[in-house]
Amino acid sequence: MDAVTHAAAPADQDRKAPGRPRSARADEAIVDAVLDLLAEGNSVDTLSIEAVAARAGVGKATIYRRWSNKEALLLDAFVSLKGAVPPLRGESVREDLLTLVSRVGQNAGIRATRIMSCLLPELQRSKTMQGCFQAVLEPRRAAMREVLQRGIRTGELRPDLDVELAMTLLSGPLLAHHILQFNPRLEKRDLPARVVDAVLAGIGGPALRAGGA
Amino acid sequence: MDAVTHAAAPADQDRKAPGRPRSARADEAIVDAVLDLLAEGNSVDTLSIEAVAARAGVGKATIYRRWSNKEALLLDAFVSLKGAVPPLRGESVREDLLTLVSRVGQNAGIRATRIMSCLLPELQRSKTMQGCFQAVLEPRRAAMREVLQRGIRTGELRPDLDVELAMTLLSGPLLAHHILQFNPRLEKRDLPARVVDAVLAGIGGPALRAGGA
Amino acid sequence: MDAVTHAAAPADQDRKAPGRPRSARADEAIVDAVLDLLAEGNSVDTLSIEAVAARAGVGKATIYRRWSNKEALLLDAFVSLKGAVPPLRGESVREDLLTLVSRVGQNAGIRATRIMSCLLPELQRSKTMQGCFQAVLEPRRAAMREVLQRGIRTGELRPDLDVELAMTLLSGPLLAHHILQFNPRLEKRDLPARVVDAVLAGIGGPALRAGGA
Amino acid sequence: MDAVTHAAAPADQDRKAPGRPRSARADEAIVDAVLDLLAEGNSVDTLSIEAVAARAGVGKATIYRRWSNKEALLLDAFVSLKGAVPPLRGESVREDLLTLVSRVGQNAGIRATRIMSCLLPELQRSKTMQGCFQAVLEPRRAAMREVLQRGIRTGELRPDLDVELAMTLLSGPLLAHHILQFNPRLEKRDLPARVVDAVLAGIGGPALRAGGA
DNA sequence: CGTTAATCGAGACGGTACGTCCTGTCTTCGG
DNA sequence: CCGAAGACAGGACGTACCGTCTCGATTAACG
Repeated sequence: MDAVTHAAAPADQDRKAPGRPRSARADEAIVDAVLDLLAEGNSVDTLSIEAVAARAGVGKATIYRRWSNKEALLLDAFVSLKGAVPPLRGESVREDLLTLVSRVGQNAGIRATRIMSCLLPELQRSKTMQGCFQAVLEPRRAAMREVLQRGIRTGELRPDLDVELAMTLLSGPLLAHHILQFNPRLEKRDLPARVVDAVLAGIGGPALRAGGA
Repeated sequence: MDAVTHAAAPADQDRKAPGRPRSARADEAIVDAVLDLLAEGNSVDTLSIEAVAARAGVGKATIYRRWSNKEALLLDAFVSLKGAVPPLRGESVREDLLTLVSRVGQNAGIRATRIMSCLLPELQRSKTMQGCFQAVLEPRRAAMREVLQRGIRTGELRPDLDVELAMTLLSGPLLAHHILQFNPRLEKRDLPARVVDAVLAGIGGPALRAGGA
Repeated sequence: MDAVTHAAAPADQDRKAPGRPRSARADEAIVDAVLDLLAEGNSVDTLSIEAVAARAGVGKATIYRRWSNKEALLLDAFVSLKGAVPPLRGESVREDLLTLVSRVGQNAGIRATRIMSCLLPELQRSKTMQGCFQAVLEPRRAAMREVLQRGIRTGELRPDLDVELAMTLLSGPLLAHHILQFNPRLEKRDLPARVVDAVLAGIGGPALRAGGA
Repeated sequence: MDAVTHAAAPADQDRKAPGRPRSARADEAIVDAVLDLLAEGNSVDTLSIEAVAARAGVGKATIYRRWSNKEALLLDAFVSLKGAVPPLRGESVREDLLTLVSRVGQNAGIRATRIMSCLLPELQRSKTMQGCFQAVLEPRRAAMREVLQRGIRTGELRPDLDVELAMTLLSGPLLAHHILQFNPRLEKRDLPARVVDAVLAGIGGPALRAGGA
């Protein structure tokens, strides 16, 4: 899983690599050090590889042997925070969407948010970074897609629904809120539920609804 | 206006400062150099002050005399891209929302998007950065707030509408799309219009609508 | 003089270089730091540029701005130790030779010897290093050459003397002694005088001398 | 012989060591690799143990199992170049001295010279290095000492000769020439013979010789 | 019209971090 | 137990920027 972003995966085959195997403890210690340093308020360019190495009790070369640059390391640190897709009850579409959407932007608390926002500039430029990012998001997007399609079948959602658009409508506001801190006036209480309900019901009033959309 | 973020405003009073006045050409050249370098694919930490100085044909001290650090400079560059709030026809709420929302994430094309995403990491930590960011957004948020309240009065929008939530619902998906490149499968054609219409109408189907929300 | 080995001489012409001029204090501090560290027992590869920079209270870049590598720096440090050619009385050839030869290998004490021996490996490979080395030695070789030629004229030396060979005969043994520590059994008292006298008189005995050479 | 400098001689006793015996091929390959790399223009600190290991087709540990550091390895490489003391005819002192002295500084050609000059900096500081160096030189110094003493007895040399000084007078100039490249103007043809003859006869002229020395 | 003073370009300064390379040790495997 | 292979902690390399500083040269307004 992580190996995708590793500089050189140690063992793609069953073939045992010669020489001393890489230390699993070092892997952990490095990623932990990154997360600690970020949690302590470092930004992506305040965070130095040398500080990571020192904190992890590891030589710099041990880091560079695994990741080719700082971004790859941060990405893996980000990936390590992504928990599993939460299990869905499968009864109410609204309930399942809420389950999925409640985790947006707060999967592992502030850490994931911070690391994610650190990586955003890279997303604009690096195709590989985008690929990794999508690989992380895809499982939970697939889950949401399935819920939405189920909703169309059960009549809980409009039959002409654009599924991909709906996913963006549901996740986008919460991402903007958490990562971009888009609107400081927005009441934070029950935000996921309020977003889901509003997107389901629409914000249009009687005058508009009469005419349809 | 810019002077807020300047290291030392040259003339707070009417009193004319003695000595040679600062060159306006340098100001321009520096900001232009920043924008050029970002447009050429630099990220926020690939972009070095020395490169900016070289590109602008300016000494480093001339930059530091105006901005105290790289972030302040980037922020001003960002601010310089923000155009005026677009004029609204004031007839249809849907039309005005579309006018406002069409510019989200693409105000001055790719440049604003790139610079904005570069600044996001700082937004997580710096209060002053957040303040500046909000100062830039506030005018167009005020405009949108006004449109939404008008919509409530005219019956085009629900009378119980949470205005701040609605703003996030309208802008968030487009921000997520442009800045986070959230969903690559999403059809890009007419996206602002489709977002506005879907948010207005809601995605809930007959089964759900019967029950209300 | 030093400028020969400098990476980029700051002012070859009368034209004043633009920008802040290089600090003469840094020049001194760096060379002094090198000499101190060598005197404290460092060898050429124990001596790190970083240690030199730290000792001199100077950034590494300030060193690399002046010298392109460690050897060039060591060479300049060596050059800085070479004092002036000692003044000669001009009466007795033996006396003048002794004056010249007494300084061989101990010009500025142990420091010059140590630095010189550090540079020897480079002498084997670098033509520029050889050039600099010769440039340092040449003045005192010229002086010795003159003394030897005067000796031939006055009859103090053999009329058929090979001057260059004689210089090597006089200096070589002392160099070998000081730099190569060639013969630990050799009595060190009055060594320069004993060398000069033995070279003047020859070591051949009556049996050999009869036959000439 | 070499074992003196080895990190751990595998079998000082008659006791046969258990396990796989060390490979003699590895010993050779390592020393050869050192000599090759030096011959290719490496200096003592350009030459890395890793390069030696790669060239020799050997693991680094195999080197460190035999030599404790780079200097010990270089010293052994140097020792391996030292041929036997050449046989002496024993008739003419001049002839025997010439035989001994002709090899000075050119025993195995350029390689010994280069390695020797690489080791000189270490000679200044390491007592063990000095010991090893002397151990290599001693046999040929003993031979020369014997020749000189024979010369005193036969009257070919002065009866009051300082033997140790004479050895330095004979070897020093050639060492200085070969290792220090002391005097580029010196005619190289027949240099050993010219040195021996000049040292035997002395460079003093009639005026000086009259007074004696 | 010369003085004054802050500006300009240029670039050196003390530092920090980069990413690479090497040292000497270690840990795995196969012979 | 030796062998190669190669990972390990550590540390120096030479480069690139940081933000500050010092130059000589402009460029106004003030006196």
